[in-house]
Parts: sequence; structure tokens; C-alpha cells
Amino acid sequence: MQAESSFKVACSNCNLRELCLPIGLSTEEMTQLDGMVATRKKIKQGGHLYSSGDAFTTLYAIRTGFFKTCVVSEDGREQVTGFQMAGEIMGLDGIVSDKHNCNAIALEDAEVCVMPFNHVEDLSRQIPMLQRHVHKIMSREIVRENGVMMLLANMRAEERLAAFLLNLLQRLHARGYSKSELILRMTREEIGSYLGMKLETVSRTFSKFSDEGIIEVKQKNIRILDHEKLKTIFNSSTC
Amino acid sequence: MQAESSFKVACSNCNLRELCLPIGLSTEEMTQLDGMVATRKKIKQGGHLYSSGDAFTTLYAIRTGFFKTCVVSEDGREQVTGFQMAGEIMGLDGIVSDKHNCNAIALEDAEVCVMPFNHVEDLSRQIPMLQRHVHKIMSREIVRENGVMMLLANMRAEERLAAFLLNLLQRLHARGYSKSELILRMTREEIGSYLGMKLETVSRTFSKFSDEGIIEVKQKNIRILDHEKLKTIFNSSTC
DNA sequence: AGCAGCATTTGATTTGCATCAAGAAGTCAT
DNA sequence: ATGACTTCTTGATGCAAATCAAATGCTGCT
Repeated sequence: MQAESSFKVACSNCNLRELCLPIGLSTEEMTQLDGMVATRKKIKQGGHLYSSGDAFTTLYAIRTGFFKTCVVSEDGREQVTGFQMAGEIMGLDGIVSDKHNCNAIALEDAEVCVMPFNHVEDLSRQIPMLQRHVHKIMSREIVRENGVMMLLANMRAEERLAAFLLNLLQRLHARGYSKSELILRMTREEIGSYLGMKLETVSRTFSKFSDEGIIEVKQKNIRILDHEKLKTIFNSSTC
Repeated sequence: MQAESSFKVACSNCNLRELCLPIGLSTEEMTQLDGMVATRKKIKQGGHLYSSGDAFTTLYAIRTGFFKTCVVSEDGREQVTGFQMAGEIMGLDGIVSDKHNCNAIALEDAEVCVMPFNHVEDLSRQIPMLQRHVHKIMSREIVRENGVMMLLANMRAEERLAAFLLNLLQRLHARGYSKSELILRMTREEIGSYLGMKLETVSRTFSKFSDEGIIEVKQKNIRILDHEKLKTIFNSSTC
């Protein structure tokens, strides 16, 4: 087994590149891009990729593993702001103040590509398609958070959990996983924090879905029995 | 009175430039930047600057007036995602899919600078400080939304309203307005939507703050009598 | 393997906010 | 100014989810 660091890190032959990178780059541009990732970094389950207050210098692309990000208020309340998986970019919150604004914690052993932000900016100036790509990634995060605001402000517990499951399924499916089965990497409490409900309510709602034959729950293993019904719950308002 | 369009639009002598633009640009760079704003546009109260689904081509900087942005779910529920004032940038939600993702509606007669996004990108490639600035603006929006998520998921009605007032005051103060007085441009219902509560609860909470001598409420005019208490309410968890 | 410590489930009770309702105050158009 | 409409306030009641509580099921460690 060879040490990771002795491999040349290269986006151009990374199997995740269609998730991280713009499509349609020329071979030349692709080669340039290989300069974007400085190194890779492994994080053990429970480890912090970065913490609130840390100096911001780099973005991270997830190669393997699963993360949560969370902000902590002055009085100590923790809020999970997102769950991230392979191919997704982390660290954008740090750009505005040159300090990270949240904690990024691995929910399973993980590996990330370290992309110094000034490399990203330099290359963005040279490769317009990369520039656009970076903008799109940030815009996507803004739009995602708009959706979470809708969820938190307007939806009931069942709708929130249905939305959460459907979102995870869709993202996992884009990575080649089944549409009808998933393993939750986070606890009920973390799900609850993200969805603005208590862990007991998360558990009860899982049980309810299970009773109704919509899903099958075995601890962290969830099997989707009725995808359509899940969508109906998600879309249905109070009527 | 001269028609607006006959004036040369110029960031270099705009009195809002320290809100919109990076600081420390050279005179030469400043001159380049004047190419960023194509035109200006006036929006009447209640008018849409853009709507969900519209093609995205430009960002907007607010010169005067006050806006709300809101997303509408499939089943018709509306969620206010933010309130924007002079110097703030709108339209970032459109970048990811080349379509706007929300409605931007003027809450009072307003004027905006129209900045075609490809101008912004072109100039960003030439002026690294502008590039960084654009990134910071998007990152700031991400961080703001993280804060709203915390508010919606974790806080009680009083804390939410206190947070809302303090945020408005702080932003107005940065624009030269009083720290102890403000005029709400939005209805109780719009505040409620943003804060995830019903208009009746917003009204009741205003009344409660008023009874406790923290603020004075005269319709849309709010006078802050006890700024410290407001902060205490905002920070206090359930204890 | 066995123990300690989390994570999860489920039940009983409380509560903060939503909902329903009605009247008052303010605003706009003619 | 007058009437119509919107916005706001306040009260009474109901409900979804929080809280409190306890038992059970996992997981990881030595």
C-alpha cells in the first residue's frame, strides 16, 4: 500500500470531476486545472476539517466521506446548516471575512482535495469557464439555503423529513447509489437540528412513515417503499 | 429636471460605492469599473425587479429603495428570503441555472443599477480586487442565510423579532440612519414570513416589547427605547 | 465477551404558537 | 371628504411539537 502523498494529485483523471468541475474544458485547460488541488487530506470520523474562527485560506472538495457543517450561536446553541457528500465543495462561508464561519465535521472517515483559494482565483481569471463554475457553485448554495428557509419557516415535521429524505436520495442517486435505499450517516439529533425539530420528533416521524408503509427503518438504514407517497407528503400543504 | 438616462452612469462618483465596491482601487481601475453598470432602472412600489423563472442576465445594485425577495413553493406557499436596502446586490440566485429563482419586489419606489453579469465577470478577470469582492458578496449571502437558518430552527418568537430589529438597525446605521429609530417598509405578514411566524404573532410580540418598554410602536414607525434589552432577548436561550 | 456510554424509541404531559374571529386603525381612490 | 379595502391589534381556543421520562438497542473499548 502506497502513501497517498506520493501520487500526483490530478483533477484531469479524477472520477469525480464531472461533479466538481465545469464540463467542456479543453485538454489544455484541464492540465492547467491540475494545479488547483495542492494536496489531499484525510479526516477521521468526528474530526474537524475546519472550525469556526479558523483562518480561511482554502476550499475543499470532498473525495470520499460525508460531512456536516454547523454554526454555533453565542449562547452555545448548535445549528446544522448542511450535510455534504462526495464532489461537493466546502469552505465558501470563509471567503467573506477570511475566517471560517462554521464547523465542518466528518461523519465518517473522509478524504478531501485541498484547493488554496488564491489558486482557484488565479485560475478563474485565466479560464472563464472555471470562473463561471465557481460562481454557479456559490449561487447553488444560496439557492439551496433559500429552500431550507422555506422548509424551516413553512413546513410541518412530516413534510420536512420527506423533503430531507428526497434530497438525500436525489444527491446519492446522482452519485450512482440506489434511489430506494440509503444509509444515514448522521444521528437523529443532527437531522433534527438541520430540520428545526427535536430528535424525538424525528424518531416519531420515522416511525409514522414506517407504520404507513412508506419507508422501512432499521436504525440508520432506510429503505424507500413508496417514493411517490414521500413526494406527495413533501408537496402537500396543510390542506 | 433632467431625464436620468442622459446622465453618465458612473460608479466612480457614486456615493454608495463604499457599500457596493471594493475599497482601495486605483483611479484607473475605478474608471474601468464604470463600464460595469449598463443603465439604471426605476421600479415603482409593488413592482417586480425580476420574477422566478425569468432569464438571468444581470445583477442589480440598489441605489435607492427597499426590496424583498421571496420564493414560492409548488403548492403556492410564499417565503420571504430577505429584505434588501441601498448598496446591496440582488440577483445572485439566478447564476446557478441562468434563471431567477425568486421574486424581487420593491417595497417602496426604488432605483437600481443594472450590471450585466458578463460585464461583471469580464471585469473580475481583469481586476483581482473586484473578483475577490464578488466572491465576498456571495459568501456574505451564504453566511447571512446560515444565520437565518439558526434563527428559524432554534429561536423563539421574541428572539426572532429582536434579531430582526437589531439586524435592520445595524444595516440602517451603516447607511447613516439612527440607531434608535426605524421605519418598517414591510407589513407584519412579510416580517412573519421571513421569521417563520404568523402576522398575529408578530403583532403580539411587538405589543409585548412595547408593554415592557423596550420599543415604541406606532404602526410602521419603531423607536428603540432599550437597545441593551433587545440584545439580551436576542442572545438569551430558553433559560 | 462484557460493560459503559450513546443513540433510539415510545409514552405522558405541557406549551408556544397557529388558527379562528371580530373590531379598530390606517390608506387609497374617486 | 367618503367609502372600500388593506393592515393591524387583540381575544378565545386548539393543536403540533417540545419537554420530561424511562426503557431498550447499539457500538466501541479493554
